[in-house]
Amino acid sequence: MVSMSRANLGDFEHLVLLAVMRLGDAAYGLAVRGEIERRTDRTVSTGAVYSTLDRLEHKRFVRSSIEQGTVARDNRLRRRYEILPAGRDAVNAAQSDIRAMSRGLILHKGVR
Amino acid sequence: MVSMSRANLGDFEHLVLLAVMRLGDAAYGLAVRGEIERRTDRTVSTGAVYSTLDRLEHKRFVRSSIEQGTVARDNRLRRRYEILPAGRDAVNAAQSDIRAMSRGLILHKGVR
DNA sequence: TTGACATATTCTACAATGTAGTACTATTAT
DNA sequence: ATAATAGTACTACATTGTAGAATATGTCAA
Repeated sequence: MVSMSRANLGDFEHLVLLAVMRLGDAAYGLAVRGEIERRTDRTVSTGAVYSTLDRLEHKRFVRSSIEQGTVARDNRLRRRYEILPAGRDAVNAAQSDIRAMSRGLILHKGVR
Repeated sequence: MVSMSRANLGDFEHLVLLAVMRLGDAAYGLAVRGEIERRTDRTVSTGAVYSTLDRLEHKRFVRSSIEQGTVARDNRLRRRYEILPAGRDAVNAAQSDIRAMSRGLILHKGVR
């Protein structure tokens, strides 16, 4: 295995990448925000999402393009994001580090 | 369930807390560093560990005390860290957010 | 048609975290 | 003595996290 440079992922970046992956086609800014807010315990500002997406794009973890809104739903134009291989790798690396550190540990002590 | 303020954890803070938990008695700065380096793919500087531990202590996620080295092993004095309930909660919250976002997703696409 | 509302993005600014590196102290080995 | 090792503290800067305001466009009702 050829090891490479270890571009780490911040915790919020991690969640944003996961949201982009799960949303597929529908991965644009506000949808990412909604996905994170619905699934997690967090409150997310729009600014947080957009600047994070922007940074992830600079790192080539995602790419984006302007989508001319499908007339079917509405006609607004949005910027749609798509995960790139390096983004997937980063997610896997982040999760594998956490797993490696958690393996065998008892979390939840005393939490009912 | 009484929800509370959501103190988030940075990605490195997360790993440091896990290291403190697994090390138990032996959780002092350099040991934390070693534990993370051995188990993950990362390179960790001493500065990174100490300032993170310090910040975690300010947030009351861990507490520390100076241990007068057990003569048995050696006689150096070290600062030993111990996880606090809020620290445990933060780890659980971080992992549960990641799980919630990952649930049902296929990671590893095409990685052999 | 306008104006209220909703959806969407961009930009600015600042706070919180991540990280390297150096300095310092004590102990152990040569 | 002096070098090596183990340990901590501190300084400084880079990267990420986050809020909020500004802007634009589309829809709907009056």
